[in-house]
Amino acid sequence: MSSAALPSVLRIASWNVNSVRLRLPHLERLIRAQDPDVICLQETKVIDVLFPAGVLADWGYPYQALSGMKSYNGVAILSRWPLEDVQRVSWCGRDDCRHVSARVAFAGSPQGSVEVHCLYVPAGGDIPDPEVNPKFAHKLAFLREVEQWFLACRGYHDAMVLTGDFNVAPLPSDVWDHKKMSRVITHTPVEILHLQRLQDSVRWIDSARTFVPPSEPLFTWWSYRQQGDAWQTSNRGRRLDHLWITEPLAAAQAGFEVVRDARGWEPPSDHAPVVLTLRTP
DNA sequence: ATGGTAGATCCTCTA
Repeated sequence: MSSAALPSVLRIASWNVNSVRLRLPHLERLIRAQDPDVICLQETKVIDVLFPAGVLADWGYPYQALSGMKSYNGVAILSRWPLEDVQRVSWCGRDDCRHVSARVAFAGSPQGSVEVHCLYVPAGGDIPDPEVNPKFAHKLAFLREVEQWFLACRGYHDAMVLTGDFNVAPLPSDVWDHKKMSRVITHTPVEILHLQRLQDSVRWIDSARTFVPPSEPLFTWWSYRQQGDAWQTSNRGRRLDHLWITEPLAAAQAGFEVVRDARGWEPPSDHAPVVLTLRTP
């Protein structure tokens, strides 16, 4: 492929849909509103043979990298452009469908393509002590393994995107109440440290925070456990969904958005999509 | 201090 044929703009969306089959009309709405080139999904909750592949191909996404299982987890990358080197990765010795990656062409990358990683980090249960809560121990081990993999197998010169539901809100402004949330899983110091180590592995750039200052509250998730539109009025949110890039793509960052409206699309996912625009400098 | 809701599914688990 000559460089003239490569796409000069790449819009990448990520969304924890909490059941892709239930959220199909929402996906159509997101596509109409945002026109992404690549869509990363988490919590698809469906085996690959039952994934709504035909409908999404009809809507413009014939290239699909799927890693799904029954009832739980499940990730997918959908693309307008061909996907190469699709990898389904397992962590902590579990085939639990939390990571899929693929390469997509992009003129703004020094390598002519971007390696996109779609990740769903374990939530970690309720008790923030790995000694008594195996789910939290699993979450920390998972973050550690992903960190070690990027350290060993990739470098900061590789043009990459790491996006998905990381289930960690790292900054004080990523939660509605930093002090209260510091004892609540998603915002405990030990998780934040593990996420920071993963971020350091290949010097990931937190793209959202290059557009929204770290001092400003920014959320992508609001609990279901509130009545009606209380999620909106009380705004007790967290930033659990992230879109990270490596340095070779830094100059291509052209825009970022949390599609907050989508949290109100009935029946909603508890997560809102995030969208990054990369434009060839 | 507690429980609040949602989704898939085997009637409980995970979030």
